[in-house]
Amino acid sequence: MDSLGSALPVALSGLGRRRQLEAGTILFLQEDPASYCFYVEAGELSLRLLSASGHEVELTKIPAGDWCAEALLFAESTYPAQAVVTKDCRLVQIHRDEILKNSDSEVSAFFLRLLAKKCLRLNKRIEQLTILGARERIVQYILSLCPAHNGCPGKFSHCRFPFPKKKREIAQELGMTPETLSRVFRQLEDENLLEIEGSTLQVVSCARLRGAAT
Amino acid sequence: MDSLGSALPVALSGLGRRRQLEAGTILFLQEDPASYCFYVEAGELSLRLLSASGHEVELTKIPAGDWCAEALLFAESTYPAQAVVTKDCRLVQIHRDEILKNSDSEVSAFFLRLLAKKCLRLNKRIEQLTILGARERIVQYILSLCPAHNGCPGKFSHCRFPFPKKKREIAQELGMTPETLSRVFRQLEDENLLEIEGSTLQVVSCARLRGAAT
DNA sequence: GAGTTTTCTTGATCTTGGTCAAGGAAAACC
DNA sequence: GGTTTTCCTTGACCAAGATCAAGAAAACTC
Repeated sequence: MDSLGSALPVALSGLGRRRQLEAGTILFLQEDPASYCFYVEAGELSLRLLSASGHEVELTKIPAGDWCAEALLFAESTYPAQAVVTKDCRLVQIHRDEILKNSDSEVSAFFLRLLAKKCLRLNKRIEQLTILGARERIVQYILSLCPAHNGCPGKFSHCRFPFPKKKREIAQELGMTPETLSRVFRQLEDENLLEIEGSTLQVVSCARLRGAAT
Repeated sequence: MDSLGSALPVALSGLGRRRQLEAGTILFLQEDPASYCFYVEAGELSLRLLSASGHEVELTKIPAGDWCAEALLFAESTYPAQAVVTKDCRLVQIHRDEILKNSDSEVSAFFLRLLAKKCLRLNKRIEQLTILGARERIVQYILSLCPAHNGCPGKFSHCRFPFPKKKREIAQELGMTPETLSRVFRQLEDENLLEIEGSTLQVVSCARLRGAAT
């Protein structure tokens, strides 16, 4: 993935309070007043939406190097989702006012870039959810994983690499159930596009796989 | 709907070129280089995604008073979707560089707020697409339409108003087919929550309707 | 106002993906 | 090594919506 965060602006470097949180902790709840914004130095957060019917959907993961709730600095709102620590975290917790008070043109430019990228990412996600089916999402995901980055250009026609995480987690990230993921993998294997052996994946041909989006 | 745009910052007021476009015109295509950003003075745009399989999905409408492609000012990218004029438009077309050159702290603050709000809106949309079913989306939509704004507070228990657009368009806005919309309307009528007569809608009880989200 | 066109409704059917339940495989733990 | 737990796979079934096709109802035209 593209790294979202450019270097921290100097004006912000001293601010906030460091916190260490272990996996499973809930950082904030949906609808809590949004007083803080967070920078994830290490670990990982997950933003999750709770539906009325008790369901829980992952809006997005926040990996190390990324920000959380930064949009709320500039728009009055409560947290629109709940944040759960999915991997032990070291993060910097900064109060809204502290950032706004210390905001210079460098800080503005920094957040403008950050927010703009977030918008594009969100757009991408909407795109995935609306026009792509499960199969297409999975294919895109595999291609994005391929070591010869972004889809094996040139002479690489065989790519072999291990899954970066548990299949269950991949399924969640792609917004589907593990069962569906499993079935599509099987389907892609049957079509001779992939070979899966335990946690190792072999793409037979990236070009053919790319063409196999429904 | 909440108006997205606060007043234009003075530094921007003189910039750009006014254009008049009629409904049906394509403002830019998906993947075009994103050199311009637009302010919609009057009319309406629709941002649409084209899928590989030829489908076209509405990402969002851009009503009068809103901006289009403003996130791309601060992130290098091509247009991620195509923009189609859905109602005759008067818009201001401003070149990227022109804005960036004239950017002062007021302009930054303006766009920070704009982008932050856009992020929240996109989040909302993802929420709708993932955890809300067709029925729930429709109910939300009707409630948002109710004249005694945002859901008939206080003593209003009966609301009667005309549909603001064709049902076909409403369906598209809500990301479903007209058939599905029609069926859900029928269902809500059968449950005595709505009465629909031609293009006039009567909410029997906003409170009950609110509670009727699956 | 009769005819034409567009929009809306409705039914029948299909596709997609989720849910539930049961096995199997692999890893972790004594 | 054997047991337990976790993870993955598979099958049978279900539900939500989309699609297709055909009427019904409005809206425009002349």
